Amino acid sequence: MAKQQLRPQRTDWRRNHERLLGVASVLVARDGAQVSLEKIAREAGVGSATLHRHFPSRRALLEEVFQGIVERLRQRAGELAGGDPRTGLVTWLEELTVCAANTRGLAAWLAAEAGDGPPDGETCHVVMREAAAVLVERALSVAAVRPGLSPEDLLTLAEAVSLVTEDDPAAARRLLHLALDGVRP
Amino acid sequence: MAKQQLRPQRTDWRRNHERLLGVASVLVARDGAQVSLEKIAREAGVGSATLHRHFPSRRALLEEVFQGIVERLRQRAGELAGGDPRTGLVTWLEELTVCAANTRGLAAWLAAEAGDGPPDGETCHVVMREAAAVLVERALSVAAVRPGLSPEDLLTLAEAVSLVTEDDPAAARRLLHLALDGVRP
DNA sequence: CTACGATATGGGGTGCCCCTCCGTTTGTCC
DNA sequence: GGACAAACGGAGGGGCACCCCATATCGTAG
Repeated sequence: MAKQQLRPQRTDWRRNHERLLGVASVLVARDGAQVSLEKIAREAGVGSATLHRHFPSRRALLEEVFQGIVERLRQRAGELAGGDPRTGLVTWLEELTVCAANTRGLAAWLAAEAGDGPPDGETCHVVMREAAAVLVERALSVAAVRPGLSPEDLLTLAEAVSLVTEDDPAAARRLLHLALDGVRP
Repeated sequence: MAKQQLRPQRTDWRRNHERLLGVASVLVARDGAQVSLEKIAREAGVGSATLHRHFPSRRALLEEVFQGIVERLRQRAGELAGGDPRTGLVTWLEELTVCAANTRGLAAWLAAEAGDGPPDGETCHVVMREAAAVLVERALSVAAVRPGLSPEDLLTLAEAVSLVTEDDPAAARRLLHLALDGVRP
């Protein structure tokens, strides 16, 4: 999206790009999304200028770091769309929260991504919205959930739960079900 | 808590303390909880060393900044404990989320405060836990909510909603009620 | 195989930030 | 009004994000 493919990127460019992404994945998972960019560059064995050339903002870096995970969740939504609408939706939300609990920084990323930056159409944020929308529509169509339920709101809620229970999958599941079931007797 | 009252603090100490807190409130509300501490000191007309002497960590500063707001929420919980248990609980949670939506940084503070730092007993985090516990116990005692409902989990959920809807009171209310009602038809 | 131009790199500089040291000022008490 | 503790603030060390430009590397045309 940033580079036109007129000329394919040079091999050292590709090599450094992969190296940076790999290191970034590890360090973000270990230290959170606020890791020093210079530390990533140092660990990858490249100058900080190179990192900034490959990823003009922290945002761009995280976008690529989380892309793989988000892609898997999108595919999973596709699979679950074939089964029971209600359990499919719940299962997917569960997997989302567990996944976020195991991937430090992902929850904050999905929840906060809206707002700033260039609105290119395939951000992690957008991908998740679309995946959630499909499952919610299906559940709505067979009245498995309350009519009027907003996919956007439901996903935001699940992301909120993930955000606040980072690193604690058990709490994540508990809070998600609390939110899905409500507090009525 | 930090200073023994053997000798009352000097007047310039008190003056600077208040000035710093006032400026911090304004800047945190305007720029979020990540404001530069140096900017706060500069705006207050004191050296950065003075700020660090008054507040050894950002944590300590935010704790005092939010103390007033949290105190009001505590009192409000006390008032609401006199009325209908179910609406009291819901009303209080609503007021919490709206308050957080209007006070940038508060939600993150309440949600994230657990874990690190010295466990002195009167942090904002603890105050909120106690206030919520009273209201939930009352609601449980008249079966106004599902048995087994955990005050801790419910409050964490409300804080999660606040966290993810910062600056958008309408969305905050919507998500809170979604979570309280669940998704069933 | 070589030479050349486009592409990519990284050291070093700037500006901001957190935090601490230490010489100086200010308030308080007699 | 003087002495002493309390409080202050400038300056500096260490770190980070981001940018500039001289240098090195890749890919290819001859």
